[in-house]
Amino acid sequence: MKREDRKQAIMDLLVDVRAVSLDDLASRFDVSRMTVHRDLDDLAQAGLLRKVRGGATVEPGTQFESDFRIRAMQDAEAKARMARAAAALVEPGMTVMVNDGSMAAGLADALLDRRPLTVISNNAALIDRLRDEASVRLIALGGVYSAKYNGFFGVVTEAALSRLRADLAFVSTPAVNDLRAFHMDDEVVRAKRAMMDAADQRCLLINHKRFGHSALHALAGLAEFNHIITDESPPSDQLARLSAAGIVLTIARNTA
Amino acid sequence: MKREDRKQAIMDLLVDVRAVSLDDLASRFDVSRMTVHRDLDDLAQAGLLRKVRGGATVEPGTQFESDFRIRAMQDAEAKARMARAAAALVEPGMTVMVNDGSMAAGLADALLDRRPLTVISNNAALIDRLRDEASVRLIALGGVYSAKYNGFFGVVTEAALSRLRADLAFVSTPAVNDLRAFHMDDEVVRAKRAMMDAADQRCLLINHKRFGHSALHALAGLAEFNHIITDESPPSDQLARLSAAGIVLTIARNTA
DNA sequence: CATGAAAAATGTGATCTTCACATAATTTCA
DNA sequence: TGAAATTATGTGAAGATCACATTTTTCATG
Repeated sequence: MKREDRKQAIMDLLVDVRAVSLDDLASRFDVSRMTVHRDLDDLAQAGLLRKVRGGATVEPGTQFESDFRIRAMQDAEAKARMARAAAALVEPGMTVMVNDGSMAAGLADALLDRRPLTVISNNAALIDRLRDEASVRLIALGGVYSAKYNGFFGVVTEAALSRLRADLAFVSTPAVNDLRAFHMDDEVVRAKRAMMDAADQRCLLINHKRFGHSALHALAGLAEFNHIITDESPPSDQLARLSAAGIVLTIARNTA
Repeated sequence: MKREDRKQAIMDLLVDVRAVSLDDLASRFDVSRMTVHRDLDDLAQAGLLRKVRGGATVEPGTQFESDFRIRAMQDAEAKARMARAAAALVEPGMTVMVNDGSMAAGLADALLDRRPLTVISNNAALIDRLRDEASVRLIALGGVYSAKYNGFFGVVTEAALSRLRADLAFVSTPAVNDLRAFHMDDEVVRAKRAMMDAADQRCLLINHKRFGHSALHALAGLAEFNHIITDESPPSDQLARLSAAGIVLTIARNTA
């Protein structure tokens, strides 16, 4: 049994029983306690469970609220690649905006190599991450907190953006189709849109799997972005359409 | 040697050496490792040092940046009393604003008894504390992050407040004199002022020791507050002046 | 498709941390 | 002042973490 399978099996167990002991897991999967510790550390890091002395638990209700934690764990390696490619667009001294559910914290790490910077964001994970970095001027966009997206949204957010300006905005999207980016949530679209309007240049971050998907609310045409970064080459039919329209993708390759 | 003296001695050591080992501390003060663990836990909890395996360290620069952490630790018991008295003014369903350096987190805890609530704040500790509380609608005021005050300030903050309204605003101050509240920092005054203007009722929180102190920037006259909460009775000369002006103090007594 | 180097996963034992409980010191207050 | 309550401290068992050694997997390339 592979490591990721075992982690998934641990999570499957936890939805039923709410608490498991470390010894139980070790004998069930026939691995050492150390290995179980490491698995639980990973899962706890991702916010999917909480380590307690002798085992792990999930709080009731975590299933719903941890959407963004689950997303943060998925494709972590691809996200790190994209984050490095994104950070390469940034020069020290610039002002950048970041609006991103599941990639913000990773992008924050990558941006640290480009300090000093001014960073503007409505993402709680990024704000936590950069708060104590002395050489980053951090501007939070306020707003109503959304547990689903782990960020701040609403008129307060949009009004704050209307008063600010940045050199570059990093925007992500879960769906691109017909040369347009989409999002399922109205309020998120408005925040992303306001951020795009407040920046001189715009960079779109998108997982290659999301090409060819649509969602209810249109965010922007791909031509509005100065850079589009993805982790792998999209399906060839999608790629053909993009290049026919003159859209250039930056693919963040493995050994960057 | 008493416990608090020993903790102070540990901190004194750390300003010189930046790192100490647990065993060293245990033999130096002739106490068990367990006792040193507990001391370090307390100090780490207060943010004054960081426990590491086998000892503790202070990051360079922590001396400057941890102002708010030190303030948060001081008079913790009195602050908890004031927080309970403040929370007593709140009814479930209300919208309250909190602008507070060192008392915000404690006030957040006290407010949990009055859920459901809408809480508006520019304080990072409070935002962290309330983020995952399902029955609290949390609205963050954005702004430029200040490491000194552990909160967000500036035009973004003030603009957000101009769009919001609350039933009650909790405002604290480090100085009250001649029936007026003061603060040493211009930007903090503007945020507090904006918050007061955005609320129907205003409650001032002040440590009794701060009566009779002034600071550069005037915040407001005491008559502008509907409630003034303090932890103990101020000096009698101050008290006389206050009652002569018809100002009523709420004193949060020990056994509340 | 072999193969060998690099990366990832796992195990081991020493060391450190935490917990629960027992005991001692201190404070509180009638 | 003296008993009760609170706070501080010690002890040993059980758990967690770390560094390092070993095994397994991955993957580019001959």
